[in-house]
Amino acid sequence: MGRGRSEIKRIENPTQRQSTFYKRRDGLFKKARELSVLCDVDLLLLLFSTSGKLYHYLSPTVPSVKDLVERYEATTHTKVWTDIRQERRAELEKAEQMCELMEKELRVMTVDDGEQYTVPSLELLEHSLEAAVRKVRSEKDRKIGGEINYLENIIRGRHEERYGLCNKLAHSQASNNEGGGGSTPPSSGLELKLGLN
Amino acid sequence: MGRGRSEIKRIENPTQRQSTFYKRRDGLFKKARELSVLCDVDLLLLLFSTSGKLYHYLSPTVPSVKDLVERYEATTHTKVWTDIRQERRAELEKAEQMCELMEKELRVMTVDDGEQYTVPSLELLEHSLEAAVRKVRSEKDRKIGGEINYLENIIRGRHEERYGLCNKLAHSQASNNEGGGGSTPPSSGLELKLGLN
DNA sequence: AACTATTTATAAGA
DNA sequence: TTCTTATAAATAGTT
Repeated sequence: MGRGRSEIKRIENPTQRQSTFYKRRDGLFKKARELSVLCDVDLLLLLFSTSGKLYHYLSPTVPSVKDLVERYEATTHTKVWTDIRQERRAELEKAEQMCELMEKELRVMTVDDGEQYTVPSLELLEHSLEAAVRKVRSEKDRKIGGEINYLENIIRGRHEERYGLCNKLAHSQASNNEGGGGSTPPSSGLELKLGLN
Repeated sequence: MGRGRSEIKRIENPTQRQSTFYKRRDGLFKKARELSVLCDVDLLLLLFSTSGKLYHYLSPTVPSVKDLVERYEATTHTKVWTDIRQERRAELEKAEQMCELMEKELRVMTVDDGEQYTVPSLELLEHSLEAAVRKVRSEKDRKIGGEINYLENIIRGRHEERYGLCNKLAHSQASNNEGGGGSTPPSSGLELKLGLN
């Protein structure tokens, strides 16, 4: 349209280019608006002039730019957000790994309802925990200072108790493995005797 | 243009709308291309027809849709990514909180020979550890004895125990944060490391 | 910005 | 869809 020109190539004259830009920009936006209204389509028009100025149009049916771009992504699989998502995912996965690890450790400490522990591994655990108890105890003893002897006696007593119980357990284990009808339901007895918590 | 019509409003006749869509869509894209070339501007045109079909144009000067949309965000501060970021952050924070909690719980379980614990706190710890020992033992017992009924009771109980433990932790944490006296419960101050196993 | 000669786009019809 | 054509719109060059 207009008097002449038909070739589409960059206009070198800045004045002329600017003038053309205004006119065509307005025309383009008008067309975009009209199309979106007439034909009920969702469209986004984003435009930066050479001077860095932004112009944009989003058809009224679309709630946000993000919305449309996400739809675009879903359609083309062009993974517009991939980078950010991967970043985040990496962070998350790291955190989750840590959580898992700790959770496992915790599970070991508290013993889960799962079936996954073998008797030997439980025995190992038991020893670990006992070691922990001992450390805590000795720290406590140290603090208490004056009453050391008294405490130590108690501690010793407990150790004996425990060993006694362990032996008992070992025995019942043995007899159970031999297919015996266990006359000693083990753990409930343990709880009574330890009377902890 | 064309023979008639000037009013811009949704075309109700589907056939006519479709026809108009084709024509105007082509026209719009042509104009977009021309503008971007003639005036050297960066532009993005994204369009979804009612049938969900995607059409888009990105001026050759722009490397990617993401690029332009990010520029758009930077210019308008319209926070295109905000939602996704917040989503991710929420997930992360949740995970991190869990980690922290578990870490604290673990710390309680593992305590070592630091100087900074009061006797009462050590006693609490001792009890926790003993409880753990007990659990391990009873688990062992269960394996050994194959006493299903007993197990099921424990399982039920343990779920509660676990929740209780979390609450306990939360409380001790809270009270510690309030600037506790010497007799306050242990957990948060316990930075001792105890090598179990 | 406005004007206007021309070119383009496109509504209707085939 | 696609083409044709009469006509409306857009706009290049100019002021």
